[in-house]
Amino acid sequence: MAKPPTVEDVATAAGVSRQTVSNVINTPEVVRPETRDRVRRVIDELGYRPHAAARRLRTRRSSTIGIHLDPYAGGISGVVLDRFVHALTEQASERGMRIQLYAARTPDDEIARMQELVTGGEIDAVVITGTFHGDPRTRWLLQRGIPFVSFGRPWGADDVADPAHLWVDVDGAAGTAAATRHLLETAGPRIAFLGWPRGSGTGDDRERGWSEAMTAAGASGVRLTSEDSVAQARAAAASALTSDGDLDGIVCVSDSLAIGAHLAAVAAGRPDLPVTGFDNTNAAEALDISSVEQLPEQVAAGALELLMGATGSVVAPRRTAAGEAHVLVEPRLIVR
Amino acid sequence: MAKPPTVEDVATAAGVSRQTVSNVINTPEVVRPETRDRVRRVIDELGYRPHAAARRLRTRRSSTIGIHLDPYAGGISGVVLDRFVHALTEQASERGMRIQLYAARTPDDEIARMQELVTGGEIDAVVITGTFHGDPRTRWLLQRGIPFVSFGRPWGADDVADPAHLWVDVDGAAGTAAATRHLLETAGPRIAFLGWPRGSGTGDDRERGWSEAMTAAGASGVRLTSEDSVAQARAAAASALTSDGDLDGIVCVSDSLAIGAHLAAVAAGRPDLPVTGFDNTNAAEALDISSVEQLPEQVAAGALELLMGATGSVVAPRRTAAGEAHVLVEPRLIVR
DNA sequence: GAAGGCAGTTTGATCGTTCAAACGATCTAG
DNA sequence: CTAGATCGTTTGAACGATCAAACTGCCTTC
Repeated sequence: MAKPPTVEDVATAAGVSRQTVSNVINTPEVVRPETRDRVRRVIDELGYRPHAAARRLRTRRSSTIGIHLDPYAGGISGVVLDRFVHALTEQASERGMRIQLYAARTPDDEIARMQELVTGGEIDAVVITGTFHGDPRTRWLLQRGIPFVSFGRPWGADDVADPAHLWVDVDGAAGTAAATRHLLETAGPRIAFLGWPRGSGTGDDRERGWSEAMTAAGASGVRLTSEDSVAQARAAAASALTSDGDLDGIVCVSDSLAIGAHLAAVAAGRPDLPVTGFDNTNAAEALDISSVEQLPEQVAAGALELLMGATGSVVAPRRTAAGEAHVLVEPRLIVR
Repeated sequence: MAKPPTVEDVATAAGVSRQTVSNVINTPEVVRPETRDRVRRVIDELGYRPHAAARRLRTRRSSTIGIHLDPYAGGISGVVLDRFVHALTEQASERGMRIQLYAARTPDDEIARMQELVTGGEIDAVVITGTFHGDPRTRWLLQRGIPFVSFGRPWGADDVADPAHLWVDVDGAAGTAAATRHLLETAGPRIAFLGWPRGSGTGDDRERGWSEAMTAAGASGVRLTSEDSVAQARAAAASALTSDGDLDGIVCVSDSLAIGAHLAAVAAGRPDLPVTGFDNTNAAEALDISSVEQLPEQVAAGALELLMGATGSVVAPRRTAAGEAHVLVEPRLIVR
């Protein structure tokens, strides 16, 4: 393996100076077209690629975004996060950015990691996921002035009009509202909601979509509760089905609960009772259960837009002005 | 934000030279304990962290491993890959390594990306996934002498005794063999296998586990085929169940197929027909289907061991000697 | 025709770290 | 008592890029 060529090698081969080569790469418009082409040709011939570390050292930019990978708190579920990370990688790459992962088990642990990465100059910005009310991470990041976006709204007093920081999220209420309207139209007016115990921002938001859609349609239905487990959801749905013979459908806060509800319906002799889930996991797909698809690709696009502007290739976070600091992605109901 | 301290700042504050500070960090054993402690104290006080880019520039090592994130070929399924990446991140971090993602849509595209990352000095090694026979990526990497491991065996003539490159994989045959033995013991001798069409290395390997376990037990059973889709698997299993009334169980090559088989069994009035899957996805968990768990954490550990040695903290790939160039992880049957 | 502006290019300095070699002090052997 | 080895430390150079300022022609302008 021959030693890779440097900017100097390119310069001498093209009969120009270092800086001109650098300009061809970074600010081509200032170089005379003739010179530019010649240098470009030499770059191709030699197979020159700028050395990332040298560039980072000089510019004090790493062109790298860090993202954490350990869903320690309820937060975003596996598949969605996975697709989000993937989309982020792809779109970041188109803007000349890299994605670096880091692992941590607790919020404090995560703060320590971010600290290392930022002061070590390894990352320019962070994407955090699974935020919760009073999250120490956001406080820490704000205090240090480190650019970041969260996947998940801040759940503060008014995160739209007076946002604490940049955030991207999926409009859970819109998702369950769409599911509710769909069931109202195709099945009947008695649509139940199977949700998590109250208090999780995400779950409450999704419940709101159901209740608003019901009210708008002049319908009303029962609210059932279960932890995020198939077995428990099945039990909850089963007892509702026996006590209340004429349910027309169940909107569920997650795919796990939807599967539980579906199994209960099958067992109760109503295999065609329409049920909807949330996240569109492959489990829902396998069982032919309708589900709300989060569109993580759009979430990723939103995150980058907030961090880097519509088309920028450097981190330059949008200022957190009212109504301007977030991207709320409208999910899509996959009907099965 | 005050400018972060450099090695120079630490040196003057501790009354020593740059190099001594560097030694305290990188080769503490050569520094006199007294001096070492003093320097360490100053490091803590100032909150000094080495600047990654400067270090990389000088040492010509990035301490970063690249991994691709786009399963364009059958390869590893979502969840497993996800857990693998996560485990890799965690374990790499313990060895002072970072994980950087890159996206690509085709093998050629992936080669171009790796090229950029390697010659730009961004990564020291690569982990590739979803390898197939005659994979252009492995050829390219070998030719360039770039350190890499594949998650997935090379599927060459003899990848154990005469390996083309380092690889880690899950012992698929061992997994299905365990599942088969379990069903033989608990259900009966007539155990069918529901697999993919022949020709995929992974699928054939898993089939071998079933057939060897059957032979060893003196039993025999039918082999069914389906693409990796729930609906198709359901149809295949359904026709087998009607034509052959006394099946005792079905070992499936994947969770998708297992779900299809399970649904067929339920429809055929045999809801308790034991079925096993592969990958232990949350779909299988939700439906209470036994499945073979891949243990991606151990795969990750194996990958790092091959690349960096048992405890090393720099990339120094093991030479590909007979029987020494791979780690084959024994999966575990999760009984439900 | 001298002064000034402008476009395109070059030069020297710099980012923060580690390498390689040199250094001084103390100890050991002959 | 001196040569050589050993230990812990310091010094200068280098890694490869970009920044900021200086420079060179050439064209305007008064």
